[in-house]
Amino acid sequence: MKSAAKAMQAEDSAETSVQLIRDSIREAIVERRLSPGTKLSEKDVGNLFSVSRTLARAALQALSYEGLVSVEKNRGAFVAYPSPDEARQIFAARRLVEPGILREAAARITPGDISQLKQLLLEEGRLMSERGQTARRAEIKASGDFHLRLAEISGNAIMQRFMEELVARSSLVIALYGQSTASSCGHSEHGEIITAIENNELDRACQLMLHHITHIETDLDLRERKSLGLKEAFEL
Amino acid sequence: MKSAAKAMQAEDSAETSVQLIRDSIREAIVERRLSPGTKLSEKDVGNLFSVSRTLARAALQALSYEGLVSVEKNRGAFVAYPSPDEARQIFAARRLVEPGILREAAARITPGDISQLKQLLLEEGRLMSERGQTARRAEIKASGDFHLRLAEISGNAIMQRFMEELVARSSLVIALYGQSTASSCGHSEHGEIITAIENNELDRACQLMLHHITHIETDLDLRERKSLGLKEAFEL
DNA sequence: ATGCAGGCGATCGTATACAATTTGTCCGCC
DNA sequence: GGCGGACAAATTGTATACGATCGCCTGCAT
Repeated sequence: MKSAAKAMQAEDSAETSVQLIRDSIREAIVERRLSPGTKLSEKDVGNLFSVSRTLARAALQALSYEGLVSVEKNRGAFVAYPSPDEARQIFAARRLVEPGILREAAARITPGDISQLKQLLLEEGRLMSERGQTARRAEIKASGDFHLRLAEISGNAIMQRFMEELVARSSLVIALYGQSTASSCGHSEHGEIITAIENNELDRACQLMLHHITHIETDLDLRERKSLGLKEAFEL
Repeated sequence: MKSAAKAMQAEDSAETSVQLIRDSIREAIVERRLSPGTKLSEKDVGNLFSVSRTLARAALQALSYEGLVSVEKNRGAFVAYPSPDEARQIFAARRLVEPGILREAAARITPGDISQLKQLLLEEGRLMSERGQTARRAEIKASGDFHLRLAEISGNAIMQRFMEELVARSSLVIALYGQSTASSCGHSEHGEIITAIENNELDRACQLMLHHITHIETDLDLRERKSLGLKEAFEL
């Protein structure tokens, strides 16, 4: 039912099961219904989706390639628990690629794309004002979708996939180290970026993007617990 | 702790089987011992490495995540056959990220790193003068290693992994569409980049890198077969 | 002779079974 | 009473088995 359910890969029956499981778990992680450190037993996952361990395992394996799940030999799979250093690398990577993506996107953007982005923004703002877990989760997703949509507009499928990974992992990091209740991105900054693109102020848009990413990162408390991480693995 | 990062995961025997298979096949693809379009049957792969289909399948799956192998439902796995458009996206991605990686690397580079890079260059040059398949393959690898090493120096494991994917896929593209016998990169350009880094001419180094990547891409013949691509998927 | 149909072989998709490793608990000994 | 070892339970690692799908080849009919 997702808006992104495009007709790109309509073919399904094959491998659809593991694809579905993978996407479901990823969504749960990104929306923070699954906390970092949570164990994802192959049997449990299989039972949950009514498939055998084989497919559950394949899905978990796939998620581990995206960095959302970490599998430890003979121990099982867990929702990834990114270290502060990993978190810094994720944001460094975003600072590195997002300006470039932005430039590419700006070169190809259509009026339709712009209005679509604005639509996304509106939705995001609406969710921001609402209360409740569901709204919060939708807001997280919407705020990530802004960056993802930009990558999509850039027309480079490879960068798009990479950004999907980065955004998903960012969500994990924010869940772990975020301080402010404003869970995700500064909403207004997205708007400013769009405006800058509209006005063909490319350099300014890139500056804003960099500032935006840094702004998210500075809201994190990365210096803290190194030894406490252990304890938190218990909480579910 | 940083140097321990590799030893941490590289070790042990768990999952080593599929890891080993994956790496072996990847190396074979990158060194062009396996041509694009070659079928990789699960059974054959399993027999080749003396494991069951389960592990062979896992390895092929992993390679498909990296874009080196394409799996078609109920058909099997094949060495990827990147389309011209895909090839362009790969190089666009490299142009997008490599300057950034270069800047990061330059900021952290040590004299030891530089001499190591030069060593790599020497090796590359030596292989270039030699003849024979083996030397050619080693040259391909060495030329890719230059870019990879830069990513490693940058200290960002995420970008490093991404670059590994891009370099590997580039090798596939060059195998498919490369024209000049000089299979990989212009060797001298690597040297110029190092020199620029040494002299702290960062902007110039980035320019050289961009030029270098573009240079590789212009050596390709991407315009050709658009409708023929279909047919070629059949072959073999 | 050619074209379609149906069976045959091979390969993939999924599930299950078995082996190996780890973890948790219990008992005995110091 | 605390520590150590051994057994037992659970979970993962790997292999095999079974069912489904696809490609091919043969055979019959036109």
